[in-house]
Amino acid sequence: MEKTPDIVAVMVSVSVDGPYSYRVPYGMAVERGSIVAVPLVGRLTLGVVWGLPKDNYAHNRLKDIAHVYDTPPLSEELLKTVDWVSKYTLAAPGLVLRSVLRSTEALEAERPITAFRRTGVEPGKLTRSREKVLELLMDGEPWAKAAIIGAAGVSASVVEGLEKAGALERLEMAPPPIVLPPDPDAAAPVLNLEQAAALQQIREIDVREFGVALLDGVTGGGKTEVFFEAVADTLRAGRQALILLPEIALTNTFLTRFTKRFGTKPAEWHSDMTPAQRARTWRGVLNGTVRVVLGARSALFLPFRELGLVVLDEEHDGAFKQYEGVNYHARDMAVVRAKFAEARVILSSATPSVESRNNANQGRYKHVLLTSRFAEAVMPDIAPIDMREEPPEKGQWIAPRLAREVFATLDRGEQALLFLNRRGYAPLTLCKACGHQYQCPDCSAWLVEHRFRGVLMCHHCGHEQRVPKSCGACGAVESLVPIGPGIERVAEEAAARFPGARMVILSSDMGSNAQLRDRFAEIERGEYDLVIGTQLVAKGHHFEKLTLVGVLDADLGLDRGDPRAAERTFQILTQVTGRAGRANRAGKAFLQTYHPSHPVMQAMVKGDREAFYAHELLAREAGQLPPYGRLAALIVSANEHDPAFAFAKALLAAAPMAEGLKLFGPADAPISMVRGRHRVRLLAQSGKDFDLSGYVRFWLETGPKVTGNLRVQVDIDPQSFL
DNA sequence: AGCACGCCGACT
DNA sequence: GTCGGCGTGCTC
Repeated sequence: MEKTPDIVAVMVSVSVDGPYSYRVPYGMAVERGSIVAVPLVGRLTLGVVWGLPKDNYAHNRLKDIAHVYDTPPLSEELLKTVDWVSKYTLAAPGLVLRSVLRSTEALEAERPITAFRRTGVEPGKLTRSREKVLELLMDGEPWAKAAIIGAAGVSASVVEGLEKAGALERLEMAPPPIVLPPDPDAAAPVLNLEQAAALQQIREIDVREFGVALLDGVTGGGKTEVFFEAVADTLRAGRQALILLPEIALTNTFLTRFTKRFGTKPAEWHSDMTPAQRARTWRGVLNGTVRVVLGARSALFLPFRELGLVVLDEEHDGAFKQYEGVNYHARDMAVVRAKFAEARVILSSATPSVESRNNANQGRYKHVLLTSRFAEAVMPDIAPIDMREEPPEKGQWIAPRLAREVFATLDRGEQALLFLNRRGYAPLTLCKACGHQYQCPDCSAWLVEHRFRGVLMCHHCGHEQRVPKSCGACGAVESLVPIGPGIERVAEEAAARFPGARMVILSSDMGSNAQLRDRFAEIERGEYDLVIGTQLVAKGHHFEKLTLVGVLDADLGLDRGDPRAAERTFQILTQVTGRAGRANRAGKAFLQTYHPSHPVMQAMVKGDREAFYAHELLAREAGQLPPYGRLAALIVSANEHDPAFAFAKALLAAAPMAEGLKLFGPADAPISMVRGRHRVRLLAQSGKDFDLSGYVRFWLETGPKVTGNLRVQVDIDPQSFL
């Protein structure tokens, strides 16, 4: 597109199959990547100029582009990523584009801010407050109104009074950038030998080329310092960097570390930013004033124009997979985008995904190992507790040996953590008179009692009801009994067994993010002796005094017919036991398990992660599971079970034959009803070099058409079978 | 994603 | 008669 053509293809940000053609009005200049507003069924829709039209839509039905926004065009690399993601995930390209055009406010011109400057005129009356303001503005430079108020410690009316008196003049100023440019040389890092070697290996990938490094090293091994240097290299090369973290790990601690290293805060991108912050970051990324973004998975679609590095910290984390709208895995899509952008990727983890480990083993990714612990911290000593041989007493969940260890730890004035990955008081409530089990009305799941809040709640749709006084089925009074433990119940037991211990409970439903951050800070300061928590506590926190970790149900998560169950269990157990003994205090961890001989438990106890990966890769190979094969799930849902099941059967019958392709199902999903919709699954499995996305697209195009309230969702590379 | 169109039941 | 429920299909 050298010269603006008369007709262009525009990808509109709605769920359509491909770009639509629009006329370019006389005098308007657009190019591939230009962001435009176009009329679509009577209203304006955002879109992006995609190129020349491929089809030949009737000329007399074409409409004019209404408006071109005054921004640089989106980069070629981003447009290609949108096409690729759409093709791979089977989401409409317009829908993928929607995740790029996330901040519509960003396209409007930025509102100027009000500033004031001294005129030289003396005000009639000179109060103490007025003096302070005039002193501040001595040099005659304009100051932002908010800055004057902040720095002089006066109210807005003082400033306005001075304006009325003629001592200050009002002007409009461009708002300051959302963040200052980070300085790659702000604070030179002190890397230990091993970190320096790791950095050297990463630097073997040219800063202007595509390449992936798997930065694989124990918790506390100093991976962050290493990838910060790669960020610095990227900045020095004049390119932008993106650091992706699981939403939960976007902590103040991480921001502070960044600020220390680069002399200024990074731009952030996550769910609890205001629309205004979002707009400014988005615009800054596009016009190049923002050089580094620290964000959650959706930041992958920010409009970088000079992307040179993507870091995924905790790359194994399930939070990188998106399930709503476009079904993508940020790790895989990051590699795709980096490839188009000729950028580097660093995947960082203490427990890499089996896929990434395999890519490293095969030489596709550079395997960068950081094995020893930073600051001479020691790996925890991990022991199993066989629950068949040393069971807790009836109605208790903490085995006697673990309880003794907790006592000993508390006696030494150190902290202990009891970990159970299950929120609430009890996962099941039933009536001992009639056997009625409390179920969610809209999901086929038990209601979980949350005793602190006095409710039964569904963890799948958020349904809540008061804990009833009498059984809803038979009317018996005080007949309801909790079955099984959640962390609230463990806390109750701990309070009774360890009286005097200062105790805190941590799970995602225990308050706002800010409140949770406060709890973490209190734990770090040693204000608690005993921490009881869900996986929330396993992620990215340093507790100096913590020397004992007890995992109450190490088997939780192992027993699903799910290809990644072992991997996820290994990762969470490694993370949580890694909380013990991080500063130079030896740590101990205990795993309460009914399967001490399971390969995951064996690998944990022996501290032999290589054994785990070797075993898991063999198992995956035997089952033709990823990374040795590909999977795609089709989830058929409907308001009633039978139509969903019947449609899934019809779909299966219509599946084209293909070499090496296996189909499974239909089967009711493990949680067969969610939010009132019945779900039936089909699974397609293929060899690793088969175009499974293309196959599924063809299958759905040629298969029976969905009607009524039926829906078919496609999940390429499903992460779990729920 | 919206939004109009059209076909069914319910009611001033 | 017509109001409005929502399933269906289209948008350059």
